[in-house]
Amino acid sequence: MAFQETFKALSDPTRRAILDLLKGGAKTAGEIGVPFDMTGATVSHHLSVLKEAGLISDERRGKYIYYELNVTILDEITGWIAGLKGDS
Amino acid sequence: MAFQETFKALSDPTRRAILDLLKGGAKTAGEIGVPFDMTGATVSHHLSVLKEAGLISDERRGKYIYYELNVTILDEITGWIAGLKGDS
DNA sequence: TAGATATTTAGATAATTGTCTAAATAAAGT
DNA sequence: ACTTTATTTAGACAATTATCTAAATATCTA
Repeated sequence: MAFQETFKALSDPTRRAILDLLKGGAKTAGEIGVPFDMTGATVSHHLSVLKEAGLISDERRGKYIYYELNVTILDEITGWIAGLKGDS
Repeated sequence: MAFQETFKALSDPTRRAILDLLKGGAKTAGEIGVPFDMTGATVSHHLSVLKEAGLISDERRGKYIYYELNVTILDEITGWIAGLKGDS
C-alpha cells in the first residue's frame, strides 16, 4: 500500500540501527540517541521519520517520550517480498 | 552485500514497480520502460541501481539486454525483518 | 514561580538523487 | 560501410534529505 514512506525510512542506516535498538523493548529518545554520534535534534528527526512510516509508536510518560517498535508494518513488507517471489 | 544499497534501491516507487514487472519473467530494458512515463535513460539508470543492489541481473542477447529478478537478496531482507521481530 | 532536564521544531546548508537532453556504444539489417 | 534500433553514459539541474545550531515546548522539582 503506502510502502513509500516505509521503504524510505528503512533506507537510512541510522534508522535501521534505531529499529535494531528497539528490538530490546521501548526506550526513551535520549536512550536511543546515546550510541549515535549525532545531536539529539537529528535523532529526533529520524524518530519522526520512523513514526511517520508507521515503524515505531511513541508515548509520553512524564518527562520522557518512549518509542516502541511497531511490527505490523514489517509483516506487510515481508508480504510484498513474498509476492515478488511468486508465493502469492 | 550490505543492506544499504538494497534498501535505497527499494525506496523508489519506480524501482519497486520494475521488480513487480519482472515477477512475470525476464524482460528487455525496452519492455520494462513501456509502462513508465519517463525516458529510456532514466529507466536505464533505475535498472543500474537495482543491479548494483543485487536485486536484478542482466544478460545481453544480441541487440537486447534482458533483466531478471534476483530473489536471494530478498530473502536476506526478510531475514533481517524476522530478526527485528525477535524470531532470531 | 523559577530553573533544570528531555525532546522537538525551525531554519540553514551540503550531499544525494531522480530526471532530463545529448552523445556514445553495441548489435543487426540493407 | 551506412543506417536503424536498443541501451547506456555523461553532464546538468531541481527536489529531497541528513545534519547542524539555535530556539521553542513540555514536564518535573525545589
